[in-house]
Amino acid sequence: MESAKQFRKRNAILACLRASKAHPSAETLYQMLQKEQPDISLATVYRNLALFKSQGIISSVATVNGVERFDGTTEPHVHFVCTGCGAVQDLLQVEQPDYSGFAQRLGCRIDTTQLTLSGLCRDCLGNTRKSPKS
Amino acid sequence: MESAKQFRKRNAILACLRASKAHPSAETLYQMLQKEQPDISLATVYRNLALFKSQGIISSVATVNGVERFDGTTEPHVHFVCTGCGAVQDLLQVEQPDYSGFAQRLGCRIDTTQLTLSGLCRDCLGNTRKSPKS
DNA sequence: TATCAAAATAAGAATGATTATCAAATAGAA
DNA sequence: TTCTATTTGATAATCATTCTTATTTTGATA
Repeated sequence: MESAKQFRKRNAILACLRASKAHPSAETLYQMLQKEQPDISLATVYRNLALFKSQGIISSVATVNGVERFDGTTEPHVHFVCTGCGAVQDLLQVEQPDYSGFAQRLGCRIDTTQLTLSGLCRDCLGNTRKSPKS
Repeated sequence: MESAKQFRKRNAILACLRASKAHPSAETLYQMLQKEQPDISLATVYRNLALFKSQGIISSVATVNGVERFDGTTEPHVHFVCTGCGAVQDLLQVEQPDYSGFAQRLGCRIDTTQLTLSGLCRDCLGNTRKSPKS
């Protein structure tokens, strides 16, 4: 009626995911949202992430230590998963090949292509070294 | 003492995984093993799969509907995941690019490269059609 | 073969991520 | 406002995976 119309939780969740480059899990997203949506429920986060995914407006890009990680876009690009700290980052420098043309040859319909590299990120590599950078 | 020496469960698990091309889950592997190892425990399957993975002699190639799927080798190759039936198949026809050389440029250590296509397999495509093949 | 320590296992409890349930709150149209 | 459909919060339920512990098996050695 008078005050600024409150955004739906749904909008806040999508905005928060899109604002992040960390490919958060549902739980992490829930924690990030607490600041602006203190009364949000974890179930709502899960529920809406599932909805967005079914609508094709977000994607899940990896499962790290049994936890699903999300990306606010569906633009195809390569990801790097650090097996040390669990971080997931975009590798925009690496071109993702397009295999959609193979569908007919393979007898199937290809909807998505996901290329994921994994290993140790720069930080985790550094922490492994005997002598840290002097 | 006298009878043929019984194989360890561990060996049976690895052999069963290697004999399969279906990229089974731990649970599916457990069910497949029941014939020859009726008294095997599901925990043993999980335990040994984790061991094999840490030894680098098997790999987990996908998570389908929240369930981890395994491959008896670590030879890099492309996989196709059907979002209809959950089947995971090798795509040996599709060459998997090698990005290990990017490590230095990216400042990280790349251990594995995983390329996964997903969509609908031939069977699930067929079942979608209004009129099945006459 | 008997004995012993280390490794492997079965059974089931515990954990933790995700999903389902349902009553209450909210949005949007009339 | 009033009505109805949608969305949500709280929490219970589910399900994959891991942990625990007592027991069994292995392999070495005497």
